[in-house]
Amino acid sequence: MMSPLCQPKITARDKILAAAVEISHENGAANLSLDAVAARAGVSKGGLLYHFPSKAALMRAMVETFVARVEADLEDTARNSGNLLSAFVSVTGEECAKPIPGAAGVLAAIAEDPDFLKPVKEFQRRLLDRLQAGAKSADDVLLIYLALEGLRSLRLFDLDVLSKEEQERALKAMRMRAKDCGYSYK
Amino acid sequence: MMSPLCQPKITARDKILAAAVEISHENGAANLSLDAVAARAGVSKGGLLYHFPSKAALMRAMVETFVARVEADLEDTARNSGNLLSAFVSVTGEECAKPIPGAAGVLAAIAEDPDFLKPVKEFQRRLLDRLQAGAKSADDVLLIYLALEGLRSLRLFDLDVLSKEEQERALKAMRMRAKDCGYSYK
DNA sequence: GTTACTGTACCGTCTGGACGGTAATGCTGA
DNA sequence: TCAGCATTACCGTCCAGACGGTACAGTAAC
Repeated sequence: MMSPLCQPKITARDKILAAAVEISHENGAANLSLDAVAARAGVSKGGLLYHFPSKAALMRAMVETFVARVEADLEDTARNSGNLLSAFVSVTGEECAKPIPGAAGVLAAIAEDPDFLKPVKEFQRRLLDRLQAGAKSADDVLLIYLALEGLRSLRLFDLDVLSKEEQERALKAMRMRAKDCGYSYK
Repeated sequence: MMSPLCQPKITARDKILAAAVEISHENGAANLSLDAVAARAGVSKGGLLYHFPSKAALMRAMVETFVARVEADLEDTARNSGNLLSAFVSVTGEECAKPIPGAAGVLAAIAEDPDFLKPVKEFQRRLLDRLQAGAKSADDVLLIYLALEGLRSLRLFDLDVLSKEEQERALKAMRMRAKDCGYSYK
């Protein structure tokens, strides 16, 4: 119930969330059942329903966890680099280099009920407003934002259309434009 | 079995496909059941299974129909404009102005089994190769391709993050760059 | 005593799909 | 020409199993 050194502390809740994401990614969002999640997480079904009283609650938690993680990453990087747009490029680039943890869960949530995407939409809009507020060229912001969204969606669907080199080249081009766009954080 | 004037001829198969897309869009991909599709299409379940012998077959058909339609639109426009990249911008722009017909079905197919995306991936790769083959700036092609992918994914998820004006501005910027990129069709 | 589970048993509903019909049309040979 | 058979395009029912969710008794740590 408590790790000796109070640091990582992987709770059952975390394991359940992770298992749900894995199953969704491997077997497709439609085949995400509570039984399967519980088994994968090494938890009884009762235990799962203790943490998430319904499937909808599990979905909601997956989306929220995902958004929170992305937001935290972005904020961290932006604080360091002083340029929100550049930070967005970096964070998305890193995320898309390897399979996105949690993204498959978002897909499952959408499949269950499109409304679960609301937190994502709000986060995106908030972000875009902040990006536009401090940028020189509105066109460049939009283009970079959309291109990153495209990159993310390719990863989300495991659509490895771009080669590593192409992806790197695209990111490099975005990084350059982002710098020129001269946005300063906060 | 035969329409008096041999023209449009909306077959039961078409109605089923359309119904499946509608249900997926309205109720979420996970709630797409054969019963619901049959009812919506005004067809019995037996009739549905006559045309699509399994749910997987229905999903596959949805994806293939979608890809074929997009590809045909693109080819048509490209032949007229003489610029494949510009045509891609136009076609995607028009598609994203209103809800994409058929896109929700693709989402349902992914949910059922991620492998159904293969035809999409192949189409995308083919397209990207052709775009790059004739373009002046590889960077611009990649950026525009990704931005369009982003636009499409926003629509796919009904994530109307961008206002109409922003979307129009983004498309305008892409159209300009596409022209400058000077690609000639074929 | 509370928290955080385990384990089992159960329930009603939904789902994919198999199956046995059937009506209309097309085709063929006498 | 027309009987008769084949094919096409469906209909409607049935079923085994999976699913989400409930209920509840027990337990081990804090």
